[in-house]
Amino acid sequence: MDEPNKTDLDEETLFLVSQTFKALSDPTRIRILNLLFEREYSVNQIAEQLHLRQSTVSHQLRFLKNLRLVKFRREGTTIYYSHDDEHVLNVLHETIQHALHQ
Amino acid sequence: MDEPNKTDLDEETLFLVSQTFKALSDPTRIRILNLLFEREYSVNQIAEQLHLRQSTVSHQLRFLKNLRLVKFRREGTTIYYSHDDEHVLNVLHETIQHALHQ
DNA sequence: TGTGTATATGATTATGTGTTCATATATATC
DNA sequence: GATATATATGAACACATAATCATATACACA
Repeated sequence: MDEPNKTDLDEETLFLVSQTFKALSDPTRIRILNLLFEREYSVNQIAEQLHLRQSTVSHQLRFLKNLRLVKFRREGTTIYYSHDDEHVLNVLHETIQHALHQ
Repeated sequence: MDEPNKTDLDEETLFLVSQTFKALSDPTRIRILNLLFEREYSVNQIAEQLHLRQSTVSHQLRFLKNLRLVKFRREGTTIYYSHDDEHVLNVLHETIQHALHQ
């Protein structure tokens, strides 16, 4: 009962897993998430730090927000983004460390 | 000395990490790798089991082979594929389990 | 209400990706 | 060598994706 359908996966699981990894498959999104390991950042701070356009950052944050990989809080006109998924971000962190030390 | 450059990643690491996750971001590749958790399979066996064209499977296996996520052995004209990367495949397995039990 | 600043969004464009068909290559057997 | 079977490859196509520009929205404050 723990692992239904050993030889193939149902469509919902497949979609969820592929979407999760797709989020982590783009260099820009990886850089953003890696930056957020440290602390929360505003959209403009991310753009400055990583030398990206504001709209690029905003588009990617929307992507990550939709997948609930980041959350945000508002302070005046500034919006601060931070992490929001233990499992996925552990996976990313481990894989980055694995790559750094390979 | 363990984590150089806290706020941004070097290009090589970024490429390796993004490629790794790209491999896991396609439903067909996930299905193939998930199948190979069980045991080794030939190209045609994979195609039959997952209802995919032989050429589709072959193309995707080449992709996975280039990233050293699968290895193969020949037996006559048949080529059997199996897993070849502990870390990445653990990551995949964990994430599938996480999705299945969410 | 008007101005300034931060962020979000829509359209466009260039590039990347996955599947398919047709065919090539490789091995085994007659 | 000819044939059969298993796998690999190349080209073409449809579709997805990321970055960019221009502009819209949201909020703060005079």
